[in-house]
Amino acid sequence: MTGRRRLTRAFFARPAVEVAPDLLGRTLVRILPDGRRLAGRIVETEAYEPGDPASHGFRRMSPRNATMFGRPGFLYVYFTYGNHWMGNVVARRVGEPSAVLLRALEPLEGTAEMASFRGRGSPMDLCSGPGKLCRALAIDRRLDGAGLVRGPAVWLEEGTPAEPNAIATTGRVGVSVGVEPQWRFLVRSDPFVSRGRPGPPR
DNA sequence: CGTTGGATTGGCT
DNA sequence: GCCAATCCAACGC
Repeated sequence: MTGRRRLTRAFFARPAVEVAPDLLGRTLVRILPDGRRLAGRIVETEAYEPGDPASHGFRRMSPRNATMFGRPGFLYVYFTYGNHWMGNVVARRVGEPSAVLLRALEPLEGTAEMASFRGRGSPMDLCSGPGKLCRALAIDRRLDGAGLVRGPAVWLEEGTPAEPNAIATTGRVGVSVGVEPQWRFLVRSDPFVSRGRPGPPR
């Protein structure tokens, strides 16, 4: 693909509401323990900011959410609904819990491995949801706190950023706490986005 | 220490 | 479209 350079610390050290749309069109790369490379184009994200009642960072720091409170440019991985891992990119700076949830990818490399991990073959059903893409890329607790800027296991490449007029926004999926801002970002009409319905409109 | 419900998914109606 | 599955962090007593 196009931009193969890694995104730098400065890219992540901004508010999540800026990082989230800027991640659309970028390439998420995952190197498996045996060296195989998996990759996908990001087509859907959500922002979680400090003071946000829907964010894990809204409460006090704990072993579970500690990564969110740390430096930007690291992966925050958590477990939910008894089955699913969620992958987030930490934004802003130390002490300002902020992250971008990776919600959907278009599979680009290693689709056979993804299909194997997912137990499904359809390209549009491999990474079209936050839990699905973590399963497809073998992302779990072991990658919580992984460095995206210099680390060997997972990172982001420049790719081809989505055109601003190709980006749609909605309320976040599964969020119904207080007034819900339009902090879900997706590539308009992209067939690889999740089927999750956004929360109540503002 | 017991209860509650979640940044979801997949299978069934 | 609807709903059960399944674990565990957070919170209340």
